[in-house]
Amino acid sequence: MKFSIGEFSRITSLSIKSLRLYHEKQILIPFEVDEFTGYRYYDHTNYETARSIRIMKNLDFTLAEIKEILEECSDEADLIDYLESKLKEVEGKIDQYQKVSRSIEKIILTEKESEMQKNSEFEIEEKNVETLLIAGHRMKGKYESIGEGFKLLGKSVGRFINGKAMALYYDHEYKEDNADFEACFPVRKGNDSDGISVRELKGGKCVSLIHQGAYQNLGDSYKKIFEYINDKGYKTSAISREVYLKGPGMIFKGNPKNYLTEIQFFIEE
Amino acid sequence: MKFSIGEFSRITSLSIKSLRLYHEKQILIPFEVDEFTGYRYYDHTNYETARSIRIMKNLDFTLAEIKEILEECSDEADLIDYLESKLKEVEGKIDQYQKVSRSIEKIILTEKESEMQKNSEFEIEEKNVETLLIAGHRMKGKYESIGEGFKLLGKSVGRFINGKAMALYYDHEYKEDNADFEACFPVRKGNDSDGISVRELKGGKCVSLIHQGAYQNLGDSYKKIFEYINDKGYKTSAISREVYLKGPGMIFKGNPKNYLTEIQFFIEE
DNA sequence: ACTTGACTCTCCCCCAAGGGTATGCCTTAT
DNA sequence: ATAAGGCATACCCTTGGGGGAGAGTCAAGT
Repeated sequence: MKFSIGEFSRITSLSIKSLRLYHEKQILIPFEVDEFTGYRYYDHTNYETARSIRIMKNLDFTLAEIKEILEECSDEADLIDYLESKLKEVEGKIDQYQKVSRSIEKIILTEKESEMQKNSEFEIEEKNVETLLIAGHRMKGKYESIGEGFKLLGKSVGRFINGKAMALYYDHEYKEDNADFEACFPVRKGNDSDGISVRELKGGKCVSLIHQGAYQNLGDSYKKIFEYINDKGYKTSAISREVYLKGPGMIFKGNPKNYLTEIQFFIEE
Repeated sequence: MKFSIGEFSRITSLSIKSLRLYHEKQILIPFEVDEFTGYRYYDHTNYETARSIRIMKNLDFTLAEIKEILEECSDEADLIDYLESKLKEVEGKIDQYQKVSRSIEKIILTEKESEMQKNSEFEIEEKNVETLLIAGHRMKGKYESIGEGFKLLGKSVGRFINGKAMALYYDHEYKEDNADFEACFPVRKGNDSDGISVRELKGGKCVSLIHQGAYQNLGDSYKKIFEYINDKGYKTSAISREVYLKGPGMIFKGNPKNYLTEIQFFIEE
């Protein structure tokens, strides 16, 4: 009983192209090759081998591995080492893809949260902010260098981040070069470490305004909020906050016109 | 501030080869290319793009996808659809690899169980067999066609299999062509269905012999066990069993010399 | 015996994302 | 001036085949 390549292809569900490739790679050698025409003919022992190949391909073995296995192993007992190392390999891939999956989920979640905020109207409001557990890195220097603070925090407590990045401003007036501020992330847990303080940040009643647009125009929103506070005759705490609801994204910087930054001044009663 | 390709490669952690490829594919176009020497020079906007590319590569996007995204999206909000479909893709891969992983684990487990049996000496012994829940397919015809019975059972209750394949023989003498037998698998659970009976199979005391070798030599072992039974003057139940401890494997047929088949005759007291 | 249509052969190009190497030009430091 | 090292293009290689060209073969019908 011998089969032409087309018949054998139908029987084994391996494509003709694959069969020719396996022949070329000496993985599955037809029982007979016509000397003159080059036609390949397969028999039942080829069928057994083809079956093994198909199963091993489903187990994610490469052709090189399959070839080696077919040459070295006649029994499944001989195969165990190969199976075990392949298992580790496959588990490694699963791990890796799970990491990717989690990263993507995180980005989607972050973005969807920002979308929500977009629909609110940007008016000054008075609201209550809850007490938060934060990890902070206090810095002196230029405001713009706050990015390094966030990078440091990300490395140290990245896995526990539980909210939007914030800045705390300790100066009462605007300082160009020697500002005193702290980069913060809300966290689920964490410990103090090199330059990083983990602690509770008291909440309370505050005056809040969401600023839409580039950071360099924050001044306009500050002006508005100061006027409001003076109008109402409020006294505010020394420490103000900026919450970066939407800034440059993980992947794109995005359009600064869409950046959203919430300014919070806490009312002392 | 412009960088040569080597400097830019160090800054972005993208290989020079990759940078040239991205240029060729119009994904990352150097800010300036020397007209005469062909030297590529990169600037800070190239840096931003390179950063985005690096991140998206880590998220398992292909270069073609990255190109499209860079052309279509300026903001992460535009990106969500891409992220979601990529997430599905990645989850699909995880699923697939988990199936592979489970298959490999199963094969390893099966094989290791067989290994255990190998060390026992193959002598006739009397032992107790527990009552088993089995799924069986009763057949008439040639013994060799039992494979089809196992195939049928595998399709129907494969997920619940809980032990080695068995055959029950209902004939009291050897029949060549019109044997009456049943292919069985121990199962955890299952329901009767087309041609398949799920039921308890009573255990009890039996005379057991493990036969090592090809199936066509089973006769020798049967002879041995019959002599033993006669010697002892036992009466045995009409139904005998064969338990296929180790037969052709999942991947290889293996060497029939290593096949292990347990013959069981139940003693009526 | 001849034709026809279905098979099969080999050979070459293609995919993704670069790696490796060869050969030749460019820049820069000594 | 010269040598070292950086950069350029061009070609081949990887995995596991898919697609197709052009030519030869097989089996069945006429």
